[in-house]
Amino acid sequence: MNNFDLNKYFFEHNLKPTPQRLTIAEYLLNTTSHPTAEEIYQAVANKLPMPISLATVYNSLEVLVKVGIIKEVFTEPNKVRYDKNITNHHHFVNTQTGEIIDVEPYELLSEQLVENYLLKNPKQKFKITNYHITFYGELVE
Amino acid sequence: MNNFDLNKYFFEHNLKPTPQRLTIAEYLLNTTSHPTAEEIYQAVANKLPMPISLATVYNSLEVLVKVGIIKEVFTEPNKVRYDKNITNHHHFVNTQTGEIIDVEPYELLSEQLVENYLLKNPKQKFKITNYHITFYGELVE
DNA sequence: ATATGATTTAGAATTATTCTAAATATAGAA
DNA sequence: TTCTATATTTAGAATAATTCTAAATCATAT
Repeated sequence: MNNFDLNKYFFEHNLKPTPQRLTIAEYLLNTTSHPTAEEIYQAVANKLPMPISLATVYNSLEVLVKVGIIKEVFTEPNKVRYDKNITNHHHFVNTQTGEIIDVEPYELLSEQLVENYLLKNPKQKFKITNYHITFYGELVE
Repeated sequence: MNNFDLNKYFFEHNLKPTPQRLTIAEYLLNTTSHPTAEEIYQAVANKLPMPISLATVYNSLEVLVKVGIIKEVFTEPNKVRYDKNITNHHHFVNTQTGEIIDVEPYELLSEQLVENYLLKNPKQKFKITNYHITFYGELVE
């Protein structure tokens, strides 16, 4: 999503395109990392002409999540990370560095996966609307 | 795991079987829920003859995780839950109630799953040592 | 009995986040 | 434009979960 799309997206979702929100969204859309609110705060503070408060970062992230432009990721205790990748996907956590990498979904397997888990646990009668896989491991060359 | 096994497990892992640790471990082993440290604190405070401090609950949970008798679960922001089920398994989160239910692994699919994700994302050359699926949805009758 | 080291404790400190109420900015009407 | 109503931002206080600290207690081996 480029800047034009961003403005359009804000408009379509009734979000006022304030410089704070735009800068935060832009920053997230241009990184492959999964930064915390604090990291985002540090990054956008340098880009904006005016000072920004941490509360605004939290407020902005909240509305951006609400309109579906970003997602929250929970892979470690007591820390929320934000992800520009709103497509259905999974995460790989490098246990040596803590780095989080997006993992593309494998659609063929997905239906099978949910089907089988439904069959395997029949007592509980789930209706599964979504699922997320966290892989743990190391990168090798 | 019963009380006898618990004492044996503590002994084998060089853990002093203090009443606090034993009561916490016993409480966890006898619940199917996934309580937080605070919930565990409330529960064991009633069972112990002496007062217990929240710090002890955290300390005990830390060593119990370390020796592998329990696991931490991260399914919601800024809250760690504890799980007696140390077998490889997954979780279903009831999005209406927040309840977390253990989901048995489906071994046949597991290897296939990891295999396929390795193949699907070849650039990154993962060595996956572990993975965890969080399912979201509702219970139906 | 006594020393040593491990464990527990209360409370302070820390970290991430949310809340509050005042100040400011924005968009639409006049 | 200017005015007005509403939304947004802000600093700092409040809260929640967790970790830290240093003293007190406990268990075990001498």
